[in-house]
Amino acid sequence: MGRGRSEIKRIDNPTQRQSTFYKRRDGLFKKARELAVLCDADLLLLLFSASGKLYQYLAPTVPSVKGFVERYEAATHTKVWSDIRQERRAELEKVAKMCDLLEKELR
Amino acid sequence: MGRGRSEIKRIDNPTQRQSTFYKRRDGLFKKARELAVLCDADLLLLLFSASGKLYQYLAPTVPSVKGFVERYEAATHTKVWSDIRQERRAELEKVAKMCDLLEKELR
DNA sequence: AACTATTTATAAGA
DNA sequence: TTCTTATAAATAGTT
Repeated sequence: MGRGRSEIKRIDNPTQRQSTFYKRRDGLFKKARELAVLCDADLLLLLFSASGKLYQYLAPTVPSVKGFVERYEAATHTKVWSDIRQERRAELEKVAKMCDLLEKELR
Repeated sequence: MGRGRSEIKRIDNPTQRQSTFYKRRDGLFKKARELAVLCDADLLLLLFSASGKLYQYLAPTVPSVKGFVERYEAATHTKVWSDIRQERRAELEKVAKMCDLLEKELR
């Protein structure tokens, strides 16, 4: 739309890229909301700008990111949430073991 | 767009709702891709149709849903993740206490 | 932030 | 459903 552009490739000019980001971000979120409402769909949209800022949209029917991710896990038979928990646990165990070793060494 | 419509409310007619879902789903995914590419943004879009079918889009730079959710977790400090955070805090406290004990022993 | 000239998306219709 | 087309909506370039 607008006066030009047809190729979809990274915009090099930072000012223009930022301006386009704002406009299209708003457009995308609007479209997301409209789809969810019109068609009774559940959706989650997570977006990080190039500078790392987070934007998110949850459909009105979606209670939380966590709940949605769990539904995603169930639908795909993959682990996202529980994997993260396990990884954390493993990390902590590693630290605990290091403490053990340290203790023994000191004795 | 198109010949009519301005109100955004649930479409009652199932046939029309389904047809609109297809069209707007494709449109939304296209917009998502364009934003990601043009503006160098990372995004994740998860969508469940009313009948429970899952559709997803990951920006080209996003390796996996799991990786993205981890990034989301790191970026946010909302109560959504509080259960995992609390669990972690409790475990870290345990380790800290062990270190304290160890220190006392050494004196 | 606003403004349009244009392009793009899409609601109806076929 | 898939294609077409009239029209509404999004937005690129500009101010």
